[in-house]
Amino acid sequence: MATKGQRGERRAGALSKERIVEAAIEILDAEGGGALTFRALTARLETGSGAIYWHVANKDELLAAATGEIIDRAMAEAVGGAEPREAIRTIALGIFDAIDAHPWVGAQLPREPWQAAMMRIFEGIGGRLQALGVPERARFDCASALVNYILGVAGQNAANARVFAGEVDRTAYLTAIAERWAQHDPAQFPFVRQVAAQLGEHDDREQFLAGIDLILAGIAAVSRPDDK
Amino acid sequence: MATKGQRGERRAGALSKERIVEAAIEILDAEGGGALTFRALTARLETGSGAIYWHVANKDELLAAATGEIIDRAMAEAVGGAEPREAIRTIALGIFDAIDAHPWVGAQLPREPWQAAMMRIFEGIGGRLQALGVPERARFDCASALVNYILGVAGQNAANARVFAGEVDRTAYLTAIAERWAQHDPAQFPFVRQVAAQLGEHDDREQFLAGIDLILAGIAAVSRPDDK
DNA sequence: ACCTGAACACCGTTCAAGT
DNA sequence: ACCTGAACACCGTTCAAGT
Repeated sequence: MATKGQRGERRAGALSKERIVEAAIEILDAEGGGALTFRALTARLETGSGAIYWHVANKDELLAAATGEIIDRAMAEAVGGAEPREAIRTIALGIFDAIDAHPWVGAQLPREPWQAAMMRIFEGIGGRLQALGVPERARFDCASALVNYILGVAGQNAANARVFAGEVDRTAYLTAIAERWAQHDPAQFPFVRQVAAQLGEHDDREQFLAGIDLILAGIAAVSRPDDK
Repeated sequence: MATKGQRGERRAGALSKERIVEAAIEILDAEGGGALTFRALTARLETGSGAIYWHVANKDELLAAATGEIIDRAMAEAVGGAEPREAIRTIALGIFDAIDAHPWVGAQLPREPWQAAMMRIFEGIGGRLQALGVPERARFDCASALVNYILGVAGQNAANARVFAGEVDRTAYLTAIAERWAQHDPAQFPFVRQVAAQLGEHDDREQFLAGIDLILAGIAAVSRPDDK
């Protein structure tokens, strides 16, 4: 939440890691992943680069902190003591939406194997698998499958945002994708061409959730004790 | 000098996109993702930077071409007219092994949504789903789930290679991971701590395949007509 | 057509110096 | 302790000039 004590005074406030991370998130959100430089940061915070390095070790740590902040918020909203299967879907959707709102997170998340952000997701999902009744031996594999799937979608979404940075319109975006797909040789890419026709009625979020459900169905099939 | 007509002469041969890509792959393999610079390339190829720009538009295109080359090789080895389920596993494993051998590909692949490399994987998997008997409506979602999972693992493996660049030993590598996991607060991360104990008997490749099988099981459950 | 390599604009990071 | 900002080493890319 907000800083304790005096609030509101932003300009005169002392520099802190939180203020730096907050400024970094603002820059990343407004201008995209490539726009975060120490020069842009010093301009926005009205300091020198050395001041930032006093609070933050380097750019990687700054990026990790910014990513952690976004994921933390998303996970906090997805707490709900709901039924475990639904809880997993909620967590996954929360992360999807967070990355949709902050595409640069999608590029950063896969780069943080054991950073706090990744572990929070892993923990959140793994805990629900336990509640779901997945046998202990299979839990690691199942959590890993779900997390890796989420990370893959995250990376793709970030790449899409990078490529189609201009298009704000959703249909224009889908049209652009369909055009790219149509560019491929039909003889060599029959499936791609065939699927391109379905792009009109396609919804990224729904497809993401369909993938989660697919994996959950697989988990259910595998962890059913009467199975084989 | 007098090697004009000779085909196989490599050193004296003229510059070409293929030779540049080949040199880029050698640098990336030998020194990692961060080591590919135009200066390193010019040194290895004994030219000026302008010569490289004559054959290649920019660094992104070079990286995409290098990634495409590795994926093409992996896909070519995974052709086999086997049973579709087995073919999908073979393709997935082929990509896993390619990324294991060239970790920088794992970082690059998620950045190429509609580049040739990505589409080849998507096509290869989608085609087998058709052969598997997955109904047309579900095929897009199923292919997307498998591909996104593969991309997620790719990104994680690349990140691991970056973080543990020093450790060659497999047990040292696993020990290092277990240490990272143990650093987290046990009260806040019970699942992570619990799973850390399983890390000793853990095999990345097997876990990757377990995830593929999980998704395939989900696909089977969803596309069974008598279901529901 | 193809290649050379100096030059440009920009970057992350450091550090002596200030308060 | 915290901040300043010039300086350093390095980067991708361009381009006038060569062959």
